[in-house]
Amino acid sequence: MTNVRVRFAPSPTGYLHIGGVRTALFNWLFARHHGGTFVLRIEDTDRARSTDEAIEAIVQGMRWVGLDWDEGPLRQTDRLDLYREKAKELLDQGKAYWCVCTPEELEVRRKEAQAKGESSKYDGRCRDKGITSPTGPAAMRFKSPQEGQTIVDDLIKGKIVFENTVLDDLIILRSNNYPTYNFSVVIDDALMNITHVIRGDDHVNNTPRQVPMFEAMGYQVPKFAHLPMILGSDKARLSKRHGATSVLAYQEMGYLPEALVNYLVRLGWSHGDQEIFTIQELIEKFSFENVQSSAAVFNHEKLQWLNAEYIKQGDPQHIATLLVPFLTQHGYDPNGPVQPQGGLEAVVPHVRERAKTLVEMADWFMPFITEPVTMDEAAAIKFLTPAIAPSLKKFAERMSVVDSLSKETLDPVIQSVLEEDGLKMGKFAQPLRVALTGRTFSPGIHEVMQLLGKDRTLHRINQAIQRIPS
RNA sequence: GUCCCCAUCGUCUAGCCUGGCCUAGGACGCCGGCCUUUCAAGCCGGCAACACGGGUUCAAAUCCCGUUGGGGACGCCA
Repeated sequence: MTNVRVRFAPSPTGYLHIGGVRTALFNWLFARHHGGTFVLRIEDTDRARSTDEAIEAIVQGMRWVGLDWDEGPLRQTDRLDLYREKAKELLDQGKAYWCVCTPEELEVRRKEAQAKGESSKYDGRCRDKGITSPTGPAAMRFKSPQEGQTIVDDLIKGKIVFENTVLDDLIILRSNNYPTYNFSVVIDDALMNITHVIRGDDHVNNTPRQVPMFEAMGYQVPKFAHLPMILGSDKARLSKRHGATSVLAYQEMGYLPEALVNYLVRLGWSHGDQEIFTIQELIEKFSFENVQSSAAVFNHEKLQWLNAEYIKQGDPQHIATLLVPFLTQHGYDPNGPVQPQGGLEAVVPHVRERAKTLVEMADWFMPFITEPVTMDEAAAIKFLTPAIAPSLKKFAERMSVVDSLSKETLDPVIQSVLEEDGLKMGKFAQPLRVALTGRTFSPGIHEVMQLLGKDRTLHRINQAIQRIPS
């Protein structure tokens, strides 16, 4: 396939949601796979609901997940003259007409038709009025074919046949002189030479309305691929009540963009039994042949599992960088004096398999990035007892003279204390852990001491001993 | 209501086009065990699905028809 050109065309009426990202992702993958062009187009012809903030949120979301575009962002409101000109051409050619029915009248007729169980489509009463220059408010409608069939050969769903009798004379120009979606989308897809329209399932019914417009204006009709919907756990279309649907919310919840992308691509696409893909693999393997035609339920547990996998396998330095914003929320100062030995990336390998998100990981970092340690009182009462105090003290004294905190040098010290005091590792490790981290759970005790460094280790043990009632 | 789409474990899916290799495979989650200085991770094992009814065929998860169920669209929104 040569000169593949695709586009992602969101309307800026809110944040970029999960479904939108998946649509963008499939477009992007298809473009990259074929060495084609990916266009970002902002469909903002509804000036009442479109906002600049939403455009910014879309751009930010796209950047976060790493979907870069080759052209755009193009705004339809920058091209209004073009749509008006094309509408005029259709009018002049007798392929469109002025309609003076008011929105209120149309609303009433729709309701009546529905009540009678009839189709609620426009009855075409202005079609043959031949209005050339309306004096009051008027909208322009496209004359849809009323005979025959419109056949869409969808790349995912196969052949879909629509009887043209169900087609409506769509409004293409509103009475405020702004084009409607179904018109501007056709003009843009045609003039931007879009070869493949890849969009959500919810647009299948728009396709037979758009195809005749391409034909009426003599444009080549692009190929279509309609992606299955993403559903919530109750099988209803994914929406806010199912939890977070904004991409940026996933960033805040501590997900890695590559994990989200991997999860989203597997929602409707597969390559045998493989679950984890690099971006390069996705670009190589992506094809509509393997796209599911049925809807998929969004599953947070699996996303979380994938995120954990990416955290476990990722480059520690990369993860440490992504983690910084989460740590600063807890008072961490990247340039401050309280740092783990070896830097943040030294901690990552020891906490990564304990955290499913960066939010969780930040919590595991707490003992290493705060001073003094935050003590869990219940843990202190249970483990920092008068009985264990002498052993902790003995351990502190002996480890204060070792010259490294490696497992090899620390082990004999611990063993000597255990043997002399008749303790098992389990009885000694927990009090030590609580003394060092303020918690009953942490990475391995050796690692904790290494990350803390000798001075902080000794200080914390001594602080713990001091708070033990004698 | 009208039109369109869809239908394999709870969920994501492989298999379906090109019927036999399917006593239906993998993954998430769940349950049990192992490992163990905590918490995890890891390893091993288990539970769990072809929506239903008719055809076609020697043979159907796979092909055809119907039923049921689910989803989407019916705006001077996109």
